[in-house]
Amino acid sequence: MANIEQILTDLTEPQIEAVTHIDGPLLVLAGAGSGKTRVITRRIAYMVAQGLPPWNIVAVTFTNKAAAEMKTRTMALLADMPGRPGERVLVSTFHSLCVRILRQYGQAAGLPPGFGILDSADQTKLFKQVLAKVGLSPENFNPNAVQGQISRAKNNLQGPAQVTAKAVSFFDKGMARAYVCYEEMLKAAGMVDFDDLLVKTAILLRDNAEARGQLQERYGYILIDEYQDTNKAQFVIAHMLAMNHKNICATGDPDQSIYGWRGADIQNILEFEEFFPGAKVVRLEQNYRSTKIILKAASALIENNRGRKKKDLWTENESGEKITVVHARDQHHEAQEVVQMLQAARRESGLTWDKMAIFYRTNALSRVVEDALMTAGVPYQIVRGTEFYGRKEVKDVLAYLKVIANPRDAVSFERIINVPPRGIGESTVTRLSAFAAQHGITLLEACARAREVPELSMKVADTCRKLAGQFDSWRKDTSNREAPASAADHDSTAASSDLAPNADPLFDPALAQFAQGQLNPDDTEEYEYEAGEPEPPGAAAQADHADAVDDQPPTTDSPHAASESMSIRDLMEKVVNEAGFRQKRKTSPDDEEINANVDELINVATEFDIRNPGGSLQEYLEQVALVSDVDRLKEGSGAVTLMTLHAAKGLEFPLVVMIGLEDGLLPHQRAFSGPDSRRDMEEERRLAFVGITRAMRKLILTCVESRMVRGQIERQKPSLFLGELPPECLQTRDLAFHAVSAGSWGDSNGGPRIHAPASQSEPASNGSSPHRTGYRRGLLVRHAKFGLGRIEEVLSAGPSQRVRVNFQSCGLKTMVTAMANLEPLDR
DNA sequence: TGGAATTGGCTTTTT
DNA sequence: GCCAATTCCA
Repeated sequence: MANIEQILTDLTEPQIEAVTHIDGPLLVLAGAGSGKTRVITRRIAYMVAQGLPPWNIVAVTFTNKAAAEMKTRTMALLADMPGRPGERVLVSTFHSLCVRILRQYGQAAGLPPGFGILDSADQTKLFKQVLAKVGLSPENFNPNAVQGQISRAKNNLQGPAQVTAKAVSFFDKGMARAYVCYEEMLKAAGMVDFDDLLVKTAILLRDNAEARGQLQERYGYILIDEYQDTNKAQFVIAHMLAMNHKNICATGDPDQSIYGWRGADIQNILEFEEFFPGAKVVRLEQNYRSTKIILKAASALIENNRGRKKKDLWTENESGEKITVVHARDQHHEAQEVVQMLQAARRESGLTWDKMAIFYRTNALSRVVEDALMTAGVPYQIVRGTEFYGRKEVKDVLAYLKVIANPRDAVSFERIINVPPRGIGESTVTRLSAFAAQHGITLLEACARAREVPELSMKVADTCRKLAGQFDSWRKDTSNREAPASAADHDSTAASSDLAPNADPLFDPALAQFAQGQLNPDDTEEYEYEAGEPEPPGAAAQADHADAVDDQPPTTDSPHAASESMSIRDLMEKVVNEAGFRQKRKTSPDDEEINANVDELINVATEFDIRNPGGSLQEYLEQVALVSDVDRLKEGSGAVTLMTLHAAKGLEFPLVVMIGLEDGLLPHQRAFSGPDSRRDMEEERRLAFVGITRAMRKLILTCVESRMVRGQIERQKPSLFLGELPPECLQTRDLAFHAVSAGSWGDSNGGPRIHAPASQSEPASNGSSPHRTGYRRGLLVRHAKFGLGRIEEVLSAGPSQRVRVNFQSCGLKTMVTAMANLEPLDR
């Protein structure tokens, strides 16, 4: 067996305890920076080395990025074991795991095969329709509030019936009707929303003994990371899976619970021992990340929360520098100061840009900082996914694909029925919808039968029929690859009543191929976590574990391996061309950008095809739906990283800047005025704690005297959290016009107060070209797919910067730099 | 019917 | 200040 000594090397006593406790419940209370990921990966490696079947182990994380990292590190630990067992451990996000389960047990969960996943923008859109349909005026019923309420109800496993029964007030009754209608519309469209992924899985596991039994065996050893952020549905899933074997390892830190607002229940971790009597509890309190001063400040801050389990973080690291607190005049001044401090750090400490990060409470705060970085020519990457996938044209193209994959998806179909414009107006859609409802058919089918629809002119009817015909033909293009998937869906019913090993659709041929793609050593990086458990054909024969259970991979070659089917890329290209996206585009800058984004989407699809040979359209859409902002973060990018405090969880940087430390921002206004302000305030404090503990060596906190908020200049007070930091840890630079009011943070601290006007010590060093980023004309770059190329032209600046690159392999291409992952090769 | 212009709402945080 | 949605105009 593998080298167990090696796996346990360099671990502390408590870490070893956590790693070697395999059977029975285990709670690891892991303080910030205490080597939690290390413990989890070593633990998985240890289990495998002990002879546990890797395919019975599932590790659940919060983000794809965390999953990918965990997978990579686990595989590295097990690299010398025969048969690459590390690849067969499933490391997945909660949501991906649920998709897996629901694809397998869709029928039992009441879902149609090929159900689609509604993204949040579509969800909002659908909600508007719901409110209109139910006759609730948006004045009285704030769509966001209703949506939030329903989401909360869902995550508490309250169905429409329960909510309706409980509704007393006018508002509650309205909400209940909206809930009922919303669910009906989702069902009609064959869609689920993000919440449903968790909720439907939880209910399936709770109510379906057969499915539960199979999945309990399938996932015999469960690890759940960030347990403090689990909500009720996730809690139920974990418990239902673990209730028999009890082999559950939860890791987390109550002090880093920051998702209460979306239903996460901190009690889940606080009461773990009550739910799992006899659970072993291991505390990891030694911090390996931060300096003593940073850790002291973080501890002092979090002490102000009541009702928390006391925890003493300590470190053997050096004391380090004091924390710099900057009080600036306004947001522009703040941004400018931040940029100068980053430049100074690079100059004086030799830190590269990618060792630095800037955190903020709300996304809106990033813009000014972005501008300042751009003007100074400092490369940066911003972690915000909507940037690309939220674009209209991107969503439009994806909507076409969604309809192809799921013809019942009315949300997507309505989105693109007249995009590009083809003369199908609102009234036409209304008539088609009515006709569809009347005959119990989909909107798409109604289009095909448009001639039967009264009041439609021949011309319009023919346009509709033509569109429906196009969808038919596109659908045929995918049928080769979709067929096996739906066949597998039917098999799942068989699997429910039969433990035949090969009936597990999780190992359907498409997935097996999917996995093979992962096994290519050249294909590393972000998609590895999807590889999970499917096995290359034939390898299962080597499985010699006595306790191997029902889900060994199939031993036969995929029957569909040779079938010709169109790649996602080709399909997308075809749709884009035939739907007329490329038609009347002039060369206005807007159109050019739209074209570039569509091109980029196709490029990204190409990468999917390479990584997932034989991957189905459904899988592609799933992957797109479940990418999160943080997933796009790249390390070693040579750029400063900008992100929200929420996105920062789990990461670390040598230099961290937190901006906007002001009452009303951090803590957020809601924590002062909301209905549950005490709880909210504590969560805000944890959020600040998370931010501070990301810093390894240097921490800078900034606030301003006045700030433009929603177009209004507001006077700001320094955050009350600043006053909770020990003064001796701080070094304050007050650059504001006016002294800070008495009693707040500025006065009591011992640090020198430097009154200085905006420092001119570092004039923008590259005055001639203000919008310079890392990419410039003539730069030699490498692209994962297209290889070497030279930048011919930089077309625009900013977050959606595009460049035209001349590739050796395929000539000119326009790409969005934020997406394309171009590697600069000069110098 | 499509495009331009004005208005109004909005901002937490995210899978 | 920005974005989306509605309204207005051709």
